[in-house]
Amino acid sequence: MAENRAFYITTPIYYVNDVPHIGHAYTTIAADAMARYKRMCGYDVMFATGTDEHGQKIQQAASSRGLSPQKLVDSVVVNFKKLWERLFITNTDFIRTTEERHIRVVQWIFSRLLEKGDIYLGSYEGWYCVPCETYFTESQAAEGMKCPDCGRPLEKMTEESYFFRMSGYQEPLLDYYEKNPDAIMPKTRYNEVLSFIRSGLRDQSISRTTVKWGVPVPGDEKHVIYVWFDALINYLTACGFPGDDAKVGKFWPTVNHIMAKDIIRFHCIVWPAMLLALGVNPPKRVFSHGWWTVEGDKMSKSKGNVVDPFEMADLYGVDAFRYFLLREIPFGSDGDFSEAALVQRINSDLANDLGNLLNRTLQMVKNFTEGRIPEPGELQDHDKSLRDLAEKTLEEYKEAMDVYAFDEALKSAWTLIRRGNKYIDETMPWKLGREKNIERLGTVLYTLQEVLRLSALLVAPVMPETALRIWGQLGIEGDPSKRLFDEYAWGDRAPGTPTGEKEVLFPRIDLKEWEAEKAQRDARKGLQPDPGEHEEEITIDDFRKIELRVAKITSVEAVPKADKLYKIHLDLGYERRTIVSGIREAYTPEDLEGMRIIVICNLKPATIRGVQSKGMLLAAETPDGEGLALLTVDRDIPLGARVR
RNA sequence: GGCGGUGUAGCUCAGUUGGCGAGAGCAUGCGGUUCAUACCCGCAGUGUCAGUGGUUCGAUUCCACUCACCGCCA
Repeated sequence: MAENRAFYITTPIYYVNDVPHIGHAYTTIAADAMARYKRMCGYDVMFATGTDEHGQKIQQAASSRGLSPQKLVDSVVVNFKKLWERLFITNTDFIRTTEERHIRVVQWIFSRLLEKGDIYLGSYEGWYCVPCETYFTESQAAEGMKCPDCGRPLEKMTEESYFFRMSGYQEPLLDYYEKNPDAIMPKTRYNEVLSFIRSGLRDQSISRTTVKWGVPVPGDEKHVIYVWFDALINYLTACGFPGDDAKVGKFWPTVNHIMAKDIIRFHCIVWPAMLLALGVNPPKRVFSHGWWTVEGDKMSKSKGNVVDPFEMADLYGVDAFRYFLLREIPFGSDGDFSEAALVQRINSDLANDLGNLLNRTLQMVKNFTEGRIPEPGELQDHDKSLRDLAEKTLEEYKEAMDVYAFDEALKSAWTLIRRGNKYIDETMPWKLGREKNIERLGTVLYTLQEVLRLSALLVAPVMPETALRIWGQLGIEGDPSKRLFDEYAWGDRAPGTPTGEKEVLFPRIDLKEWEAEKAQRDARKGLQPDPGEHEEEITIDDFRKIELRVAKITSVEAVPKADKLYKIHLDLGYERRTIVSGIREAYTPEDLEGMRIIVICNLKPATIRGVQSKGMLLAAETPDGEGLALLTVDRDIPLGARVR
């Protein structure tokens, strides 16, 4: 049986009610790296991405800006297209759900399933928030059946709706997944999906009468097809379904859907059930990757910590950004995006290891062999072991890439690159050059050149521009991204060819300068610079040792001969005591008297200016010491109440 | 509550079907080298392999329980 050398990969179509952020970039970069890898393995690759442009949120966003929905989506979609261009994304299609070709397919499928009885008209009953125009489930609702968004009471509503008979596909789906345990990756997501299916599937409401912006139900135009039903179908639309049987036959059986873990249910249950209903085979593979936090925090618009991929590309370069995302964490796990970690990777992996290997090799070719690829002599053990490692690396790399283990693939490439650096130290070509040991020198430099030639290929799916630059500097014609891994054979490089122009691949980033530059950038964004002074982590038990209580200031007097100090008398309810505190510049005695503050009661007493201070009050202070504010309690509570 | 997962060096993590003195990268310390982007190479480390009990000649790896954290349950 001839192997199907086709490969179809998709990203979700992104909802345009959002500017593109690192999450979109991650999914698309991963899909792109895979698409490029498969091309280099000889596959005919179809790679589709696009935008999801229907639905209520778009309708609302448009009306709030006084635009038609179409105008709005036309303007927003540009952001995505530009980003993909910027990030070297090689998608072969970009599909928009508002396109005629898509609407036609959605309606065709709807009619088809309606005829077949897999779609029926029923009524949807649920808890509805009228102002938000949204249904919520009982578990989503806030306490007292209130809207989780706006807090207003939900109403039980009944609405006519078309339903997809998903309940009928519970067994077929289970059967499919049991026979294809690799259809959902990683494994943990597979487990979740199966347990969900086993718990029972309900029919899905797939139309709305309250929404206008969407694909009309054919023959019943007061209904609009629910945005998810519409959106999922894009994968078939892009594949030429129905009608283009050749394309569907070639590509559909190979489809790989890539997405973040929050939408697996649609991709692993609703979508495959729709396909089964249509008589089309479910996706060959759904791979759900994790989420990125940013500097340890969940990314959110309100926190203002959303990472802008354009900015990262401008600051650090597209290839470095792509490399970081795919190298830093296993595809499928969550990870943390921090610029410091990115800089670390750039300096150690890209500049020191890869860039420097290329640089020192080319410099020696220039110094010792007149800038031409030398003739290799007989291989010695060192050379052979490096050649063997190169061949092994290619195999390991492919095994990892085949299962989306981008991080593993890159790790194995770097094992080779590091070994290359070590090889230089072992063979000491500069010494060979001085000794005029031309044959040995030729072998060594040729071997290094071969390692770099292969490294460029390995790196090409993830860092296409870098791969091209490496080849250019080595003096090799063409683009590694357009080559096949199978074509690579050790020793194929013709001796005598001149190397290209030498330039630093990845400049090292000076950490001091970078920190200063980052602080400035953060300041411009309205974020304050990190104040520093961070203490080492403590346990809750450490904290419990600190006895904090509420106290009332009964009277205040200045400490003689001390400009900053007050002697403060406190009432803790169960005890009265005196403390000395340096807050005189910020508060008058009148401000303080009667105030309820927070005091550390079990601090070892100290004598300050002859006054014994039993405890310490708590105040917030700016780094420069200019601003000061006392901690207090926001409502009445008995004196002596413990703070924890 | 039900199901699933994770807990290994300062940090991020690898550890096939149980077995030679438990690993990698980064960070740290010391030494070497100079072709190179103050780079590279070598050496040194530290780990109660979450805890308890069990199976076994022997468990980080299998089983049970406990603790902590995480995910899914329209």
